[in-house]
Amino acid sequence: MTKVLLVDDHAIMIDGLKSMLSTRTDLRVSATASSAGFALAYLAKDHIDLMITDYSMPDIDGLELVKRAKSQFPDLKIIMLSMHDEPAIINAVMKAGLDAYILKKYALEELSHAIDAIQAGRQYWSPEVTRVLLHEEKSSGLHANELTSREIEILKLLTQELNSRQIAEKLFISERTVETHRKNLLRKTQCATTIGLIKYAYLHKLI
Amino acid sequence: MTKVLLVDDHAIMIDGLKSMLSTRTDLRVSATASSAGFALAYLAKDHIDLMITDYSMPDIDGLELVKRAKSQFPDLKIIMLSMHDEPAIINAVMKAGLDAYILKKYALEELSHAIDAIQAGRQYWSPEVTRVLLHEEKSSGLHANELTSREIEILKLLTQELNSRQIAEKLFISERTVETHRKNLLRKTQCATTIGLIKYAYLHKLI
DNA sequence: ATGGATATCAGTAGAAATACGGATATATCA
DNA sequence: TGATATATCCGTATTTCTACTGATATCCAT
Repeated sequence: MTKVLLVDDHAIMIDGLKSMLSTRTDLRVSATASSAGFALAYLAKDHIDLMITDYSMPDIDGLELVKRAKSQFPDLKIIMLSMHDEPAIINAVMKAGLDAYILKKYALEELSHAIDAIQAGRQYWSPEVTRVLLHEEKSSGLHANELTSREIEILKLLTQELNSRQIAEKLFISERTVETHRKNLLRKTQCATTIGLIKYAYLHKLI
Repeated sequence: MTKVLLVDDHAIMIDGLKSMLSTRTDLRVSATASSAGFALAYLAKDHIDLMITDYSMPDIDGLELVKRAKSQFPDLKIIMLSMHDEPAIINAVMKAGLDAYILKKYALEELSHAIDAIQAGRQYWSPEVTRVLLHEEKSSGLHANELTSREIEILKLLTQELNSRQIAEKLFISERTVETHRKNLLRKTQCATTIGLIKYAYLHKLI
């Protein structure tokens, strides 16, 4: 029996997921959490096999949640539901060790397939997601250099009006390192100033 | 019997809403639509009393949908579910004649109350929404002063990644003047850095 | 006509960002 | 193994932005 933790700050989504999963006899929803923090707390006190989580969360975002959860519980399987079809986001969470990424608009059709795949020890990538990623690789002739997950992390903190010193403190790294990341962000996105980075973040739905 | 149209591009949300509304005997879900366009098309061919719609849509956003729907069908009641708690957005849809605005995270608790209110001929504003709006009105005492057209002009040039010197050259004014305008922009929008100004510009659709 | 907002300009100082130049360690991949 | 990418760090210099202090002139409304 697969023990499942549902994570979403919208109770109605939790409800929808619950009723959807109730048709399966091979798993049981052990708990639900309305934030990434609550999810991590629950994982620490009870064994969970599969976490199904939203990307957008009130406290920390899905990328950070996957990173923390996977580092603490390497055997935990994670399925992410998200409304973002941006390659930058999908790439970042993929690299963080996510097992399945499903666009919310296809959740109803694909979630069960994803669970089947994961229970069989495989990853699941929805057609739409792979299409997006393939398309990205094609069009990546222009901006061949994808942003790394660390760079995306820095960029997100920048959009929160933090300066380099504050970001350095937050991430426990040197201010110099933050400056290097910023320099590389400017180079990769071909932006002249931080302002351009913020626009890039909006364009790629990192905000 | 209230005839309801559900609009959301995420099938699982539609599912959740349906199962939630199934407990009520005073209404019936007549149809569902996965985009604003489909919703408007359906409204034209069948009488609907109440539309429950998401704000974020693939084609046009919730604001535009409310405007069009209300202008074509003035008697139609509309409840909006949204993840955005931005005063600018809430204010805009309110002015467009929306009957209820509910944050998705509280949809489960509040949707039924909203329906009750609307069937009783009233509007429904959730506590969270009114809190946001009140806060906005309070803080709008501070920046009761809208941005001047000159300031907006400067802000737009800022979003184009121009620095103060370049803006000064472009407008044939002193760099000092540009800096004064920037200072006033920061003060009026209560932003700490230029990054905040860019976000302000996005929020207020100056970009 | 006095106060307030607007738009213009200035000096000085310091904080922050950017531009250069590097470096090291690790991991992945051909 | 060698090349590449990533993530980390450092010094120096310059540019840009922000903070603080002013100023003048116009316009508008009470």
